[in-house]
Amino acid sequence: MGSVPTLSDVARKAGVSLATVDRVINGRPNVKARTTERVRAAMAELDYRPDPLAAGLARRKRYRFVYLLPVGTNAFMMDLANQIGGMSNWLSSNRASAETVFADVFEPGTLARAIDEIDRAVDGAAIIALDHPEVRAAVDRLVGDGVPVVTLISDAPASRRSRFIGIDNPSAGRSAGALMGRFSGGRTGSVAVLVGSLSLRDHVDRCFGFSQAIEREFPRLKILPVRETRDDRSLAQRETVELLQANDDLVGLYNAGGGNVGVAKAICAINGHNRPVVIAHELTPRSIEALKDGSYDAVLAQNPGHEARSAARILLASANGTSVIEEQERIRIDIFIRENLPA
Amino acid sequence: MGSVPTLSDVARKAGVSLATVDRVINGRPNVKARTTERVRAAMAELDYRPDPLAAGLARRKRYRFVYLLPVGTNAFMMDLANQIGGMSNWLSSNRASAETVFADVFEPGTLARAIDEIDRAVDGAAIIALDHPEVRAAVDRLVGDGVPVVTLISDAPASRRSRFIGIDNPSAGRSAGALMGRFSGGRTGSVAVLVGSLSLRDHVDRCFGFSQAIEREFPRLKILPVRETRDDRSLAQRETVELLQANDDLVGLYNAGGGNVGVAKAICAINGHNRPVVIAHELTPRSIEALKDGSYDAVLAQNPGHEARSAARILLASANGTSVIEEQERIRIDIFIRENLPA
DNA sequence: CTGAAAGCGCTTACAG
DNA sequence: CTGAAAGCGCTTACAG
Repeated sequence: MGSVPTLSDVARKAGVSLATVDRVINGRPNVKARTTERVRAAMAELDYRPDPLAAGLARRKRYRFVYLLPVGTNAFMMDLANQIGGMSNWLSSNRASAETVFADVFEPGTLARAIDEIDRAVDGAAIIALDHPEVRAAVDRLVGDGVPVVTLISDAPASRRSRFIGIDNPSAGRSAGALMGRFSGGRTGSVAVLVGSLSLRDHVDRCFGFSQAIEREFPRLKILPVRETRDDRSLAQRETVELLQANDDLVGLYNAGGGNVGVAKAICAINGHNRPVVIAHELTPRSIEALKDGSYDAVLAQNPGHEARSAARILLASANGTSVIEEQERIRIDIFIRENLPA
Repeated sequence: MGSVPTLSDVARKAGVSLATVDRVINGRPNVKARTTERVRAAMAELDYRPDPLAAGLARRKRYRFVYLLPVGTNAFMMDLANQIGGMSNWLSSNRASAETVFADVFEPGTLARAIDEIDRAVDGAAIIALDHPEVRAAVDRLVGDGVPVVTLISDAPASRRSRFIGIDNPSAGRSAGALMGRFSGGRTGSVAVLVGSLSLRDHVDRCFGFSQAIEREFPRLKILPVRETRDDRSLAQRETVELLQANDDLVGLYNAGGGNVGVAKAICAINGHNRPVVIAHELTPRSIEALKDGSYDAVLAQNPGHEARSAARILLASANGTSVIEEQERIRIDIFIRENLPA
């Protein structure tokens, strides 16, 4: 009738008990094939859909998830950690909770060890990974031990993680290249590229996309050899200053890594008229300020709140057998200029 | 110990029955002040948090929401309607459902009547509104009848709606202006602006922001008188063609309204080298194609899936007394160029 | 003003 | 291989 069919309706229609229907729905063993079929038929006929909220209540299980983040004071990662904290009410009203652990992500061995140390009793893990055999192996061990894993922001593509939650970095690099070309208004000269490390997949992918876009569409721009900053603000500042001094034809600077505090400081120090076009990554207090005061021209970003929540929704869905709205879990490459900064 | 306190724990600690605790939690009448206090104290001491899922189950109530959208074949609105459909599983697993009704939004009287016709038994309404006294009055009547209302995409600011879910249109216009200025690479000339209608707040707000940005930062660009397309593709095409013919110094075109099918067609028809910089709104099949083939340079967008879900979450929260993650409900102004188009 | 009891739609031992 | 019964954490009449 009007009202939604329940387990009891199915049981009655199939002429079996609640427990049996429960067994077939949840794929538990010990049901005769013919019985299974009768139940399936009844479910289909009634268009029965289990109520995940009631199931959660009855299961009296609470789900525990863990997020593995890099140590350090990186503004973006701190933002991410805050966003995870901000979900705690939502999680607990879904009988779940999240714990955050920190590890040195730059060193594969250390990261692998941190992954190995994750409590095998958790119901899911979101890991900021590294594309490295040791890390992949550690992820695979964790998955092998029955813990669903998603990678966050930085992927370990060949591993057994169920998903990667993050942006398409080559596309982000191409976007940076296209903006660089168009913002530099026809000028000819060189363009500098900074990364945290050339052994970080995401940074390298961004470089790759950037070069591709520049070479194909803006041959008037010449890309200088890439420099590494280790995402360190002082190092980033020093590199930027050197770059500015060594290249009087510098038209643009693309910071594909972290260290915006240092980069912005170096840019701010020079005369407004000679400033290169600067494009960087992630919305942080310093990069926002740089967009506002004109030292940065554009910032490419991924939304850490979205990523944190997406990981939680996906892990929760895999824990309690609910489903996910695919469209909602696609992480976009956000482009920010001064004018569309969030209020 | 470890486990989360429940209603029974509170009842036991306060020395009252479950029903009484329920009364104070949900603010129902008929509880002696002293009893209320005892219960409050017990809740505080145990750090009790009600379980909304269990409450939902016990309440045996299903929530009904209605979305009021404009009639017509507008690609963006169709996308929005699809996104609403795509939430049905999520809604039903939250004991809720959404129904979509269509009305002529361009005509205030008709829209007001459609609002008046909304079933007063629904638990919430999301309305694509219009900033007009008649519409405001109709929204206020609906709210007065006890139906929570959010406005979607287009606001009725002075009304009693609880929120507006959409973008900051003046900022979107400013963003368009900034991109227009930077993408036009120093050229001097005129810039055309198209809107659906000058009596639509969002379109006008975009124009306003656009003019502001151009006049302040790119005085080399002269803005032509705004033209109306009624968001109609043939009209939009005709206006674009005329604009191109009448202004041989045309540097850019900003379409702040709909009708991208017509605009893109007109742009495609002209020689690549003489093309103006074109910036438009919303990701639709045609605008995506135009970005890919180079006839459009940038598209500003709001994410209809995000907006549909945000409305649902907010209405659901107000219906069942749960809370919302504010950060998640902020609708961003997306900037798309060819390179960061979603896959 | 307060409480005992039934029930929401499931799952979980346990008995057979 | 199957079912009866208790229980998850709440709310809702109903009785007092």
